[in-house]
Amino acid sequence: MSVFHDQPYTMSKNLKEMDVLRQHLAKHQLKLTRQRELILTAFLRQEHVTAETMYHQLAKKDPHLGLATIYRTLNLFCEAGIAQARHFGTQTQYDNISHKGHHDHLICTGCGMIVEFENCEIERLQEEVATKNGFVIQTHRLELYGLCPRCRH
Amino acid sequence: MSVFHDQPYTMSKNLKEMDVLRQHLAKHQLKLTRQRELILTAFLRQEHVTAETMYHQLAKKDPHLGLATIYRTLNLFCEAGIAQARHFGTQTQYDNISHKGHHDHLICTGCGMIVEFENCEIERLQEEVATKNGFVIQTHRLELYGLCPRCRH
DNA sequence: TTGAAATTGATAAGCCCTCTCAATAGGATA
DNA sequence: TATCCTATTGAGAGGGCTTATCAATTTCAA
Repeated sequence: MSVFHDQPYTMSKNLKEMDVLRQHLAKHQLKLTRQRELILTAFLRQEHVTAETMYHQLAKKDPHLGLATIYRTLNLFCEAGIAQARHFGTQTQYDNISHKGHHDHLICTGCGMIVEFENCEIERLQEEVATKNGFVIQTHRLELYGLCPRCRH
Repeated sequence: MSVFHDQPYTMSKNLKEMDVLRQHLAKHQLKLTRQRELILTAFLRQEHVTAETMYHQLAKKDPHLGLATIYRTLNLFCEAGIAQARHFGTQTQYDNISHKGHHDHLICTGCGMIVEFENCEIERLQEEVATKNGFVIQTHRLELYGLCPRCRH
């Protein structure tokens, strides 16, 4: 977002996720590379991206950065708990988890309008269901499809 | 000839969706074919399928039924509002909408295992959110992603 | 029954994503 | 700091799932 463009050095904002990544890398005997830092920094500036999008975005900063590296790195972020993959249409969206969990969607099947909402009670019940099944929730997706006021005529 | 002569007992169950399909076809100048009837009948007996699954299931009844036809027909069902496509992993799941609201999913991001669940309280809250926004819900999708007991180590 | 238009089946093509592998880079160790 | 083992990278090939193509067939209104 624009906040970041005004501040070229975003280290303080990124510190938390960078730390999570570092810990994950250490734990699995992986290495912190220039590419991984670059991709993480760019990734954290957005709520969700596709590999293709990042490929074009980063081409300016590093014209030789390969698409495969981006896929690999985004998948690494998922394993580290920084990102969440979501299959949407034919593509995979990688969501920034730190921005997540707070906007579910009401989608109008008539006109395609999307209304975002948040409901703590629903989230609490989700946790309950997960616990009952022995799961630990990382993220979720809730979409309600229906007709908006206007499309109901 | 018709699958209904072989299995008359499915007639009453399929009537509603078959009617929906007929109306959709009429509205768009499409035709009701033997294949579309066959695929709809098989589709309605299941909660969710992949094109590949149906291909194998139906190979017994019609060895010459093509995979492309199944994809085309399942997509047609989506347009007619009988099915709902859901991208999971690398494949597309086609859900039977008439079973809607009766199985949401807990999905393990470690091993891909899926646990189905149902929670009336969550559904009630969804209705509440929709009403508050002036929407009338037709269907919904709720997926909780996390680690299953085994993948938590 | 006829004929225009939709549909089908087989397969080629396309799209995303992952795998392969030689070259390069990270970082633990001395 | 230099060395060496291992992880990573980039480029392109490969692969799985889905859609497009097209001649032959089927549907259905007239």
